[in-house]
Amino acid sequence: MGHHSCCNKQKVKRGLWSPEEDEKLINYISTNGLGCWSAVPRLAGLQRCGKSCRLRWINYLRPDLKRGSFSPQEAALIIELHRILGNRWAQIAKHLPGRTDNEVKNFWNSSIKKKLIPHGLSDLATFPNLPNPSASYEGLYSLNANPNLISTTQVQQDHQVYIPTPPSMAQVFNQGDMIKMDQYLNYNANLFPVPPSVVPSPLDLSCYDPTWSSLGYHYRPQQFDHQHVFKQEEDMFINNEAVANYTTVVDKLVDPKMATPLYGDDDDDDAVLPMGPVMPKLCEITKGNECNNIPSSSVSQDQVIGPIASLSCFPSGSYPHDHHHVVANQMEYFDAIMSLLPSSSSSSSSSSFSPLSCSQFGMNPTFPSRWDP
DNA sequence: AAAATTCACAACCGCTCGAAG
DNA sequence: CCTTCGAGCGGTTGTGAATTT
Repeated sequence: MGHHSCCNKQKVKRGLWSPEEDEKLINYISTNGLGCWSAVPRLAGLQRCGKSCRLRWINYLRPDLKRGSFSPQEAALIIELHRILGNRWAQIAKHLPGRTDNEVKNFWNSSIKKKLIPHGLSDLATFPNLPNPSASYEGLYSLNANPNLISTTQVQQDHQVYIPTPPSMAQVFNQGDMIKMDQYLNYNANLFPVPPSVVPSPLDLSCYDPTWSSLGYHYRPQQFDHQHVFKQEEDMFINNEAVANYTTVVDKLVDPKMATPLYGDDDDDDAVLPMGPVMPKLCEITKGNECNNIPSSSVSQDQVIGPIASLSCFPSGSYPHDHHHVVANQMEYFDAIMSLLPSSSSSSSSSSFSPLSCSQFGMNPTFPSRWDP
């Protein structure tokens, strides 16, 4: 079998990474930042191909990874996003702060998929057209009531569609246990044809890692390219008005201004209001490494939450302008957005969430897993 | 207790895309 | 244009731990 070109030039090690290799890679990136991956192995003194280094960093060593089990909320979001995006794991992962495409993909294949397959719903993204929309049964509502909200069905059909009213997300996931996750999955699987309609969650908006925020840091994603992300989606569905609507919604939620890198350029045109400590640089996290010339910047509170607050579900002034509150109640807002959907009498949106604990959204900043004692 | 099986997830592979020359 | 190269993505495989028989 052929190897990638960068792997052919020299004898490279493959397989699991050792702690020593991890340390080398961390030290190198801490000192030099992200650059040309093909040069990293040589410069870092690793017998690996650049591709392997990149993968190791992105999927495992990055300091902003959350790790740990997926919460039911995250699982629900993955399901919803998968309905829209299909197996575009990288796109899905972008909406799950601290999660990688690989992680999401693995989670889908190992946990979610097997729950859905028995019900024949494993491929929701390409689920065929709905049955006759005139079918009437309790708990149906029209998505057309809110043109900003779409479902997969709208992606596939350009006319009015009806879907079953889902139980409130808050109702289902209040306690965050997987039993309820199962109930949720079973509910959706049993309610032909599709799970609840899709609304981009406030989780989508987490262009900052919530854990950093909960710790009092403000994170500006390093390489979040909003324009690029949605350009790709628009290209893919260029003639699909429904998807255009979706991106419009997400555009509201993810302010392009936030695409300003965490480590901004030298221009002053992205100056923002200082808001407490900035997320520590990698070299500040990695013990014993010296910071170098990476300029940091902070992010204004309005930049982070402004787009969310502008949603109609938060009447003027009702959006809590407090980072900790925002993070602690993401699912509350998710549910609030869900409640925007015209709902039947059987659907309640009034239940409330317990604030998510730091541990629920906590990441494991240590270098993990197999090599842990 | 040992073997077999299942499971989660880390890592690899092949491919596409875009930029640069 | 064409070629080359690097980055990134999704599918697949490999590995080790956990569980079951």
